[in-house]
Amino acid sequence: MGRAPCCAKVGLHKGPWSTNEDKLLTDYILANGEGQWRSLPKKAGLLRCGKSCRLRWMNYLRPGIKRGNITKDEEDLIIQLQSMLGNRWSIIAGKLPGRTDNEIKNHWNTHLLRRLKKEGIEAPKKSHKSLSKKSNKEPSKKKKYKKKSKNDHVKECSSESTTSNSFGSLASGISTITSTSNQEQEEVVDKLVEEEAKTSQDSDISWSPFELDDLCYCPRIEIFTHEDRILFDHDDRECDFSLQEVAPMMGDNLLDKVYYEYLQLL
DNA sequence: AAATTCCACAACCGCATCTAA
DNA sequence: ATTAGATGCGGTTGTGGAATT
Repeated sequence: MGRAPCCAKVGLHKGPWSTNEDKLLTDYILANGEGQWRSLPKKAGLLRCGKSCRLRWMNYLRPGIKRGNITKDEEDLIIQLQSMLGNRWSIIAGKLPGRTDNEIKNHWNTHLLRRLKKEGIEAPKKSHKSLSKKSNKEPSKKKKYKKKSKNDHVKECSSESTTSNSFGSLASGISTITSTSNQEQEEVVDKLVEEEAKTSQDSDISWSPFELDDLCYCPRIEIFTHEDRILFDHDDRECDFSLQEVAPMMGDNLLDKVYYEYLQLL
């Protein structure tokens, strides 16, 4: 199915946003609320694509956005969530108040990935779902634009925080996961999804919470089929845990809770 | 001091998914 | 059930500024 461009590209501004554009967008959204991105630029008096407006609002103008100085705790959480969820930046961002998916993605690519490499750890590159959208794509031809000076941006958020997890221990945890488990997980999930499609049963398939054991997680597959809950360990052996039994195992660990919420969403 | 390289990050693009007619 | 349009997401690029040579 062919698709029209998200907006007419003729005569629209591109590149960095001016202060005036920011003000127009902010004023309009504060008065009328988010949404209707396609028609928003016209209504707000902006010569911008709706997608561009949305991106600018979500990543920059939206109230409550923290900028810069990602704390060690936040980094740790990003690393752990990424190891579990892959590059699902929007989900990860949802667990870091005030942070945007774009910022987390950038931080991952510029800081954390490099650190992992330094540690000799290969981080998982993709989400559990296949995300290879661009495998056969030609390199895009970008229009050049002038970047706004960094000094134009107000930097906030500075608090240094302490953390119980060293990068090394996190990294070793990730290593455990990525070296074997992710691939296994993907294979099993693929298998299960296939199975589900065949049987057309009304079942959900999702990842179970990880069991914390010195940051070496033991992922399990969890299958919900109507009222039955079955848990498999990483060797595909059935475990006799119910979700209710598993939940308390997670204790107070933030990551577990985050993951538990994620499961609920699935 | 000038040239070069590296880094951070805003913003773009294209595809996937959702939604409403 | 179909399909066009809207929205969301993740990968990638290009640029300015900082760091290094």
